[in-house]
Amino acid sequence: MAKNRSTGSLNKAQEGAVLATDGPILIAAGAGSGKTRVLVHRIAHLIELGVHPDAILAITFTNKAAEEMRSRVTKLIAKNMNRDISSMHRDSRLMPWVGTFHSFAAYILRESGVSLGIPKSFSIIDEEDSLALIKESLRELELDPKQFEPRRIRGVISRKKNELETIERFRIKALEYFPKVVTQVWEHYDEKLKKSKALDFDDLLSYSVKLLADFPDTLDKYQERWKYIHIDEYQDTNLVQYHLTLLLAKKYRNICAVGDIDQAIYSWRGADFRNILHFERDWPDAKLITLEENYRSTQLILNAANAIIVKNKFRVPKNLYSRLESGSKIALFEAAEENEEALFIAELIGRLHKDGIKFTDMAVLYRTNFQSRVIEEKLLELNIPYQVIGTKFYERREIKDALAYLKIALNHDDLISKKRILNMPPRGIGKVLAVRIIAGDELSPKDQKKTDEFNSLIEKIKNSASKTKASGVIKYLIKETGLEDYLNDGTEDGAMRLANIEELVSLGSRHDSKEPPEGISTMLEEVALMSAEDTMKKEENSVKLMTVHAAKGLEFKAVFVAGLEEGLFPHHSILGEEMEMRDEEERRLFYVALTRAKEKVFLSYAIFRTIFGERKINRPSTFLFDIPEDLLEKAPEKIITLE
DNA sequence: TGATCCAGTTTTTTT
DNA sequence: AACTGGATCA
Repeated sequence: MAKNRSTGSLNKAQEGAVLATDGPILIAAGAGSGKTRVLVHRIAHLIELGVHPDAILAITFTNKAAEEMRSRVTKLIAKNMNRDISSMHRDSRLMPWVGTFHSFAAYILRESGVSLGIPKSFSIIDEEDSLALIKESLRELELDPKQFEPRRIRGVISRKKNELETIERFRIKALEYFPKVVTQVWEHYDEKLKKSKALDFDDLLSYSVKLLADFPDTLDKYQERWKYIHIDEYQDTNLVQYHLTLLLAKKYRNICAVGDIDQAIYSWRGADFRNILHFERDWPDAKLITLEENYRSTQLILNAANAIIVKNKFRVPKNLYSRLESGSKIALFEAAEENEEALFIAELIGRLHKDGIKFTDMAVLYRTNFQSRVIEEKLLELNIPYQVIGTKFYERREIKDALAYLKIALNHDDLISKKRILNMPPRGIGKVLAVRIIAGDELSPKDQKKTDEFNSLIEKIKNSASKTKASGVIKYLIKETGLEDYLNDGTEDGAMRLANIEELVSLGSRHDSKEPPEGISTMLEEVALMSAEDTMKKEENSVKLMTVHAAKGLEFKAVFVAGLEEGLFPHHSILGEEMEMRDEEERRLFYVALTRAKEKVFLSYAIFRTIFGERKINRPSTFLFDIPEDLLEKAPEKIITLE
């Protein structure tokens, strides 16, 4: 550990990955094998070799990972070159472009999307808005939402967009009734997006591929700009992302992909880990490097993790090992029901804290978000500080409302946002009137007056946005729209929502240095593409609660994995397609959970659990039987007696 | 128009 | 058990 974490030294494999700067390279990086470190060193090394930072691109899975990479690269370069960090930050051209696929796509579409008829000021809609548009489309097509579930339709369209399918091609193949309905809805939906000058998450990716594929000059421009390309979490790329990568890299062929098939957990989102397997086919001269030494966990934890993952058929054999001493066994706790499980976890966290482990060094992981509730309750009871990585900041209603005002200010045609705030706060524009306004119908004088007032309000905000710094615009908007008065209703809930909007102001202030409309537009973009964790304000000294998916890439001294019951984890979804694949993905997910832990793992399950108000009896997860018994320490004594 | 009530649904994971 | 959307009423 000391060797790897300390200043300079890399192990042989890592060093090889850092030094192989030219040509295609695939790094198979096991969990905790220091891949971020390798990427950071590689980028720093490139810069030292004289590559201009601006010619380096790095795609990460989350904005948080991007942020970390940027700051670590900056520090390393500053150290190596004896430079002042602050002067580097000031000039963004001295930094590589680091971000997620989605933010990258948004970036190039804003810059060059006009060729595709995408205006610079396009809005980005989230999943919720997208679903609302689908519902609206169904309604307008007079299709029964009971018969054609909006979520399912949206799912198909999203999947298709990520497969680079077009409506035209899909229509030809759609012979049965359901696909025909999907085609209709899809067409309607895209039409609505176009009217609003809005793109959904999937459009960002598919349009950027279209842009690069159809416009050679544009492609060339970007190929010339980014000559060194890095893609992290390559196992979780889907077809569009794969094509985007290929297009960008094919000219200079300096592509570095990093990934681990054993940690592929996003197939339900269209990710295909075979992209990794195809790497050698796509780049026959690719250099292959495997990082197998783990610097994170004890060997005992790795033994358990390895025992889990060897059961998968779809993988390239790899054996993670650690030089960290064996450490304590994995604790397994059987609870009668979920309250007892939660109490066990909370109590144990308290005990570990007394033993000197910081709250920040502990995390509770689970398969589904709803499981956090009980655990939160018990942590609250025992006065243990915690933070749930769950609902995203921008998904909160009040935040979306405030953002909608900003979005309209920058994109007048954004009907989706307009609909949202026409009557928010309430100003006498009900459903009927709202529909008429959106449709552009003739209005009664009274209604016209209301509409004019709304429009002039938007005009005022637009005005403010064009000359006030970002935080100032938000402050102005809260007051001027009446949102503040509306939320300030004396209730606790209202106070909380108001506090959230205040938070938005401080988020905006991070962009205050930019020229007026730009601060707001960058903020909107950032906010739209932020993950749950990105938006959490860092609270030191608190236990983190999150899904295993959200925990990807993170590490903690002590990790609790709750709800290890057959059906919950592994999750049994009704979607029976490709059972075996789903099964293996659940297994990988558990593997990811285990490998988050540095020192100690606590596994637990509840015999009875209430889901949807229904009490169900469960068997322990099959995963538990796959861990060799000598690594387990069963049922610690009950810590507290239940009431 | 907007508040209130009831029935039906929800939970897999997320950029 | 909690949240949504639709129906009903003031």
